[in-house]
Amino acid sequence: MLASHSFDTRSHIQRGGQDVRESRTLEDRLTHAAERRLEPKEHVFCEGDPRTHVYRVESGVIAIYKTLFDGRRRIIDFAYPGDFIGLGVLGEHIMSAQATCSAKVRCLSASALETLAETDASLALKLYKSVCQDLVAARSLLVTVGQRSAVERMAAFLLALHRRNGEANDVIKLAMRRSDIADLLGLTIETVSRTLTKLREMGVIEVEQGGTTVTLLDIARLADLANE
Amino acid sequence: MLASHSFDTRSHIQRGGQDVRESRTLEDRLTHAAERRLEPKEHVFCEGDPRTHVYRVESGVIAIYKTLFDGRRRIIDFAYPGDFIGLGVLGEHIMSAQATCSAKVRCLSASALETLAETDASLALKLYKSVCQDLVAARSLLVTVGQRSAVERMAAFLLALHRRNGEANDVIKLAMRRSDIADLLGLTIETVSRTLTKLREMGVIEVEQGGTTVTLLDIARLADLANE
DNA sequence: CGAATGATTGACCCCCTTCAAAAGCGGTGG
DNA sequence: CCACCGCTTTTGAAGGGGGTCAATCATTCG
Repeated sequence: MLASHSFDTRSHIQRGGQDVRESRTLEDRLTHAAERRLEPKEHVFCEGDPRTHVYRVESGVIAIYKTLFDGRRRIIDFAYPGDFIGLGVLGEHIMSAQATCSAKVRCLSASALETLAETDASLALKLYKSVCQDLVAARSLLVTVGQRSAVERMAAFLLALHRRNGEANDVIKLAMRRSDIADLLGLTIETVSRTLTKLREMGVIEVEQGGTTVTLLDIARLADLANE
Repeated sequence: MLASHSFDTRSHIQRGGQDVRESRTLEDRLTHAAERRLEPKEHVFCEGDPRTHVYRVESGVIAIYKTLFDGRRRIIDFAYPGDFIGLGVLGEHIMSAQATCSAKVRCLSASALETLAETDASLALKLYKSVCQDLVAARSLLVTVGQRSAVERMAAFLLALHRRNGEANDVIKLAMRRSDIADLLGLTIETVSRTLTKLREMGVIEVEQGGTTVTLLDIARLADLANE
């Protein structure tokens, strides 16, 4: 996964005593929380918006990004079902969140969650660990886009998606456009396209269905190309 | 700042009741913690090492980095005095930490800290917020190194250092080598050097003392060049 | 002083960007 | 049904920014 790690609410519930009551509260909030449907390119929130809510992705993919002054868009992360977005310490969002395809999120009051965390060490630790996962993802992406070639970046990206899929399925459904991948990897649309073509010609992947589905044919070779 | 945000231990102590006792415990641990001196290029810990300790930087600069298979080094962050390093959820360090210059750190048992956090919501929240700051820094660096030119990266880097200095002082002491800056920004030593020269020729900065001290002459212009 | 390490500068080249055009793909309406 | 349109992807050609290699200079230290 490239994005926020989900809270493991189930294992929490399995424990005893006070713990259960508090995690139920979180779980209740989630199941009763308002669900919001998003069209492709619709925003969950924008940078500068007051950080009133935290969201859990239910379906689809949400791109977390920042806009530069010259209009370029820098995608920081993709959030997948189960991931939380909008966590932070500031009163305003410093990133925008936008659906790359049809998606659903559940909305949770940020202040309520944080008030709860002030007395519930267990919840606070969950928040801590969730953000730690985000940090790992962000740093891992930093490694990927730092000083690496287009092939290395693309290979690393595909492998990250594969790992996210549980590594069971070698068929990857890209729920995003080339421009989203380009803005994540710090490349242009054209280079993304060319690199996919190159990987295809090398026999490492197969691209189908109008470029939205990628099949990994040689994962070992891909890992080698990713150089990590 | 580019690195881990320090815990605000003082404001913690000012509060009442149980809170104080627990924060004293943290503060006590810090003041009584073993101090370790580091030579330039000496490691605090390496990727793969068991994560036995968390460290607070007392003086100097610590580079947090990851090594790629081909030997290239990707610096993820610089940690400055007051910053904590080694926080995380895994049993092993996934990054290395290396002094860029003479430095001092205080060592704190990771397990003790985390045991404390399990019952102390206030401490857990501090951990959460500290990592949130790290996340902001990592994402901000991602924005910087994503698809931006050498001048933009260098300008953004200098401005980040300036912000860290409290913006009062326009003279920046680079406590690191060109190679460290290069590995942070995803550039080569030569490009870092050339870019500094270019900025100097543009009259935006002045470089002194064998390239270790940089004076910002035109911050507005620099911010313009950073494009953020 | 000489050796070692780091910084600067130059020349050349390659990979990626930029600009441009064509081709798929999907939807809508005559 | 197919023509038409918008959006996305693919592919091509040309140019530039930064990497690579290499030489020179600066600083520190034995």
